[in-house]
Amino acid sequence: MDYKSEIAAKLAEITGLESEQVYKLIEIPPQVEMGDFAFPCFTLAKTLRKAPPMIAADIAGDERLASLDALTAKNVGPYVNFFIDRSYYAVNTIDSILKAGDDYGFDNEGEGKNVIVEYSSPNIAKPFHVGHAFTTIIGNSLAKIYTKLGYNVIRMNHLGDYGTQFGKLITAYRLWGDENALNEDPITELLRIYVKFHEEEKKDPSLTDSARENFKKLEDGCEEEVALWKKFRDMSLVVFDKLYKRMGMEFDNYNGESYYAKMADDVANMLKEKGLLVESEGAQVVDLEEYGVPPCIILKSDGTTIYATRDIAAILYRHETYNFDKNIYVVGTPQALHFKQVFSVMKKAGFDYADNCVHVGFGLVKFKNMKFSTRDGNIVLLEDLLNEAVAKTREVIEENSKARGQDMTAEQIDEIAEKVGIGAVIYTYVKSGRERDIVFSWEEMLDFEGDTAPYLMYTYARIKSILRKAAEQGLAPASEEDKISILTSDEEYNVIRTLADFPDAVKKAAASNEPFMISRQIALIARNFNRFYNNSSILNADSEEQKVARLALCEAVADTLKSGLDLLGIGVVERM
RNA sequence: GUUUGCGUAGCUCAGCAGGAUAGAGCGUCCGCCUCCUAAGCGGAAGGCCAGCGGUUCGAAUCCGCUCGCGAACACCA
Repeated sequence: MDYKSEIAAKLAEITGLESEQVYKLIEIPPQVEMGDFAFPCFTLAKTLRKAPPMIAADIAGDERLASLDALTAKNVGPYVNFFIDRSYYAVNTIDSILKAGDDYGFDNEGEGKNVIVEYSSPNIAKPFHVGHAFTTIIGNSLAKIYTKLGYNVIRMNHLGDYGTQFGKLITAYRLWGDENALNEDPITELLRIYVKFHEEEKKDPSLTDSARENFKKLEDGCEEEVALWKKFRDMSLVVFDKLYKRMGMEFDNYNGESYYAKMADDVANMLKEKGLLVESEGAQVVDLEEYGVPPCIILKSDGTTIYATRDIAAILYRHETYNFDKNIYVVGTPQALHFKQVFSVMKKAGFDYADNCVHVGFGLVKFKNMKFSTRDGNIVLLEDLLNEAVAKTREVIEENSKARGQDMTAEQIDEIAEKVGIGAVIYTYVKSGRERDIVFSWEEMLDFEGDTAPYLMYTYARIKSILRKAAEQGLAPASEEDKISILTSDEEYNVIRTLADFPDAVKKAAASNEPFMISRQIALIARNFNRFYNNSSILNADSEEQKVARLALCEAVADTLKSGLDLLGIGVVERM
């Protein structure tokens, strides 16, 4: 049901403007009392040579508006305000939500289309810190959002598993590696010897040569070196997968840089054949002046490939394998230029699908007065953050549980704490526009009040509790139209309005690759619901009719919150 | 230096294909648990939307300049 286009069509008929133009002018009034849609008459003032308020009065008085279903028009100053019939609105939105359940917000706009989302992409043998969480969480959410809209999503983890650093690691491992420690805690051990390598390298330059040699052997496929590399890679993946599993996500493809490195030479040859390679300061580059970007290096002066070459190989591969409709890179904003160059090279080489590649950037995670640095060790591991959040959540639950006389078992508390704690962390990454930097603070990460995941999950759990009690009393949410139609109070209506906007928020989130469009919407729903909840009794409502109608509203809110939270990568709990 | 992003309440952020009194959350102050979970709700205080100029009937929103902060800018990824 699209009221806006109906209004636009009718206004077009009356004003003589194009329907599309009217559609764009229609806005949503800042106050509820002003109605649901508004048409400003300023633009008509010139052509009609009349004051806007007069035009508004004329339009509002036009009898052709009467044919609009469930809508009434009223002129207020220079605006024509439209009011949707609340009963009609309530029935429509709640009905469609209850039919969809927690699938609410789905759409089939993406049917038959493949979307690739590349995200997370950690470097193997390196610790997974709270900075990596940004791409991981945003990417996961985008994958879910596109899936909801009917797209076939391919989740790709473009692992950082290639480069001279692995030559260093091999050298370091042979000199100082501890097999037991490696098995115990692979990343920590690998990081230890990696840091040691850099320290020793300053004193003993021969280490550099050894590392270079080992990397060369690795590239040439020498058995021992490849076996070691593979071991590091596999062990890292086990650690990462544990983390991914804990956060409820999995990938379809782990092809890392090493995978595409094999194809990079072909890319260079292809570009050469097309006559796009130019020599510059010893390197082979593609000039991109016509795109307004600096040249892109394809072959370094020593003749080897570079990450841009591998990224181009990856695009070619992905197009061939998945024939993508969209190829999304969830990679930090500092790499914007790199992607612009890569996409431009593709474009210049005549691959039009370069236009379907998009870099979705995000901000930095940083400390207040300190830089984040793996080498200096001043990082916060994502795992530590999750543990901390879960532990604090458990404290809160235990406190509340005692105070409320609940009888939760230790297992139940653990399970709830895990979901709420992780949800709280995830939410801090998706509550604002993704290009904003996040200044890491424990205080904020562990804040469970206000605009946070626990607040949303709490709202959900409270509703579930009501629904359980209702069932015990033999009460079921209303499903009949005439029963739902009594939900017309201001507070009920406010909730319904925000519920109705949810599917649009999902589409906007996809169109702008911004998960926060969803977090913002469900936060609004929860706030409106909590206001209603605090002022109107549900199970103790005046009449049976009111009880079941409100129960239907409760269920609709629960479904929508669950749907929205899931799109962010956050689960729900039935009680907390 | 070049390119680019940002500057909205004490703090963290929405709003920016121009429109009706600039909105949330946190923090502060004041209230609300004999009734569905107070991780909740209500109220108050708090803003020359960085500054200046321009376009417009109308600008936080569009354009230009200035100031302040950050990022990227060739053989790392």
